[in-house]
Amino acid sequence: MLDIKFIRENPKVVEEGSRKKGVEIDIELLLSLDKQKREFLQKIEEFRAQKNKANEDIKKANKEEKESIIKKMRDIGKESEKFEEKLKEIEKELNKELRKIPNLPLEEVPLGQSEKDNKVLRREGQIREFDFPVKDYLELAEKMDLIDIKRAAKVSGTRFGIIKKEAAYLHFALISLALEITQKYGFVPLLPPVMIRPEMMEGMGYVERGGDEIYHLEKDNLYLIGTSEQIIGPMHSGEIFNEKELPRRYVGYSSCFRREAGSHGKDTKGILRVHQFEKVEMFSFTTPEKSKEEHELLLSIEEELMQALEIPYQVVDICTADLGDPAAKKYDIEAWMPGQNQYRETHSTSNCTDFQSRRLNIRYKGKEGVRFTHMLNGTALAIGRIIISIMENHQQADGSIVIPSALRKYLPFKEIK
RNA sequence: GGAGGAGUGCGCCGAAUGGCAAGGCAGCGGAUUGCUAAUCCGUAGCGGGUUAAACCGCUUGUGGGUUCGAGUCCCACCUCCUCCGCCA
Repeated sequence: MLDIKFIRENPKVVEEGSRKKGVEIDIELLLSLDKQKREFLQKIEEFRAQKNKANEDIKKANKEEKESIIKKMRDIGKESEKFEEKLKEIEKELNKELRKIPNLPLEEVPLGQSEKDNKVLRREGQIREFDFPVKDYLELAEKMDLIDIKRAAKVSGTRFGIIKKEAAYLHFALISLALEITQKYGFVPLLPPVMIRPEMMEGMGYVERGGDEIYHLEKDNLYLIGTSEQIIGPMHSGEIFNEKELPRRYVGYSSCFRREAGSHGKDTKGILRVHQFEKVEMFSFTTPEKSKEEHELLLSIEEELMQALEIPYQVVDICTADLGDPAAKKYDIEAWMPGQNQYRETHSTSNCTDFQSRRLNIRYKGKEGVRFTHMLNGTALAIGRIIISIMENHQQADGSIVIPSALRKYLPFKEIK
């Protein structure tokens, strides 16, 4: 959600920013609702002031005076009730319009129409030259019985996988590595719940667009989270930090659930795109002055992890059209997948500025008074996709896989064969 | 799942026969003294309004209702606690 005062003073900026994201908004309607709201509010506050005065008088008054005041107030009450009903309607509509407006992209975000306009910033890591025919992760997994997709389909349906044997060990080793690296920067580890109330999910701004992506447990009116940031953000809703406690950094590990409703026929094979995957996620609460710096830190930690795993990757600056509602700026990291001969997304980090904190009412107290925090998130490791990257990048001619040295201390083996 | 109790200004404690939400702690800002700190003063948030102020309004877990008037009475929901049941 944007600040109504900001919208009032900069309607053109808001309109332009929304257009860059490909979101059409009716700013005229919004501003007229806002004006109406304030007019009604002033009338109602006059009535309320009268009521408060009468209240004082009534205490001092004698019996006769009391009766006359009460009679008068009864009429005023009826009159103000009409205004209050109207105000409620206006506020409801205003809120609806306000929530349609996405977060505005930062100035430096590349302008674009679709994901094709995302900008590759740099490529890191040496892409190996293989002197043998490369296999994709599914071939490798099948030979060593590391991923069972058929039986996963039998018990749960399409887009699920059962991770087995060394791959399962690898899973836990990756979590350990992510915790080891993030703790250097003071990230507090968390195991969040995977179910969440609708109003908290809405606070993060994921429901307006893309609500179809979310699993809903109707009987209990709870959603399944698509990422642990959906818990970590609302965790502090309604709270006020002290500026000294910022940045507040968390790293959460959880299963993530996605319906993949819009991606029928896309990546249907294997475990690249599944309904349930496990992810280690970083999250920061910080001040407006420090959020850009924090965003670069999150990106640098993601790169540190990729370098530790010896996986070649590229950093992508996401264009305006591909940002999503809450983000003002976003970087993706795409890992090189030799089996597919292309880069595939493994990480994403967003600076959501005060868009979510305004909805969730998360603030901090500092020299400037009480202000909304900035909120940022970034993938540490999406385990499934990282396992794929490791398998494909570190495969050998005989079909075995060499474990990157950073992971070996967490594993009882140095290679998978 | 059943029975009972509770929720009061970012936090902690806590008062208020249906009639202006006391007070204390912590934190923060300031003053003063000077040495492992003490003392004193100020300080809730949000909205409207204003160049700025003044000023006005709202907020007792949430949403409704009764009433001229609700922290207080009624209804629903949320959360926490106690007991019973079930349970990894």
